[in-house]
Amino acid sequence: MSRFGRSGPPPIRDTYSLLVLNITFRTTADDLFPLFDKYGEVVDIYIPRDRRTGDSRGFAFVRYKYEDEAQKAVDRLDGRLVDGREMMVQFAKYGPNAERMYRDDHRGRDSRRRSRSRSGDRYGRDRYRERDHHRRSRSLSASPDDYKRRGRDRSPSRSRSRSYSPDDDRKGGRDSLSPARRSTSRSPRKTPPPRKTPPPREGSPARRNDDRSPVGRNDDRSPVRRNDDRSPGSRSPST
DNA sequence: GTTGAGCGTT
Repeated sequence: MSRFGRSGPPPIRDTYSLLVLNITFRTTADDLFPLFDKYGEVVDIYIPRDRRTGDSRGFAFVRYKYEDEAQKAVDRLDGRLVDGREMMVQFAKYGPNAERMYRDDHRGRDSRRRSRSRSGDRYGRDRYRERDHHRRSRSLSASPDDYKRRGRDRSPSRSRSRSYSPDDDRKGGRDSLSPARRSTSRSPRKTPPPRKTPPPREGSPARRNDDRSPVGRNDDRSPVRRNDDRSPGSRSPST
């Protein structure tokens, strides 16, 4: 997988993790390796992937051996066009281990200032301030589906337990007929669906007991509506 | 087939 070559993450002695964001979903560690390796010694590169789909999340972690090299890579690779997309390189913050905290300037390699009139602010990450968008659409869209599917295959015993719940029961029953019915009334207009052939419950070959829902009957009942009609005209003053 | 802010182990 994203492993660099060994069957596991290398020991974190003094390696610094860089977070690469804004990379294409098809970019792999192998693609970033030659890019980052050119600026310093890359210890390992890891790209978190989705366990359901297996696709990369769009960001990768590049582990450098020295901070100065990592910093250099950040300045050089940050904003670099990769696969047609600009990848943002920055030091990892929430790493599994705060290895970054161990950064010591006395190493000697830090001779060069990290500031170096870098044009970091030039791009500015604020341009993405509109992050209000969905965080992980794929994650959310796949979650419910997975759970639902498994729930069915789960075990009949569990289903029964849920059936007892009035809420679940009603939902499940309606869910089955929901899509079908909605299709008919999918008309752009607000016209109510014309009742074709009233379903004779007695002649129904299949058991449609579920159809008999108190809600449906309630729908027919519109006490409010009647009240309204009789308000304006029917109102006949006795005196 | 899609997506686009963020933070990591198969």
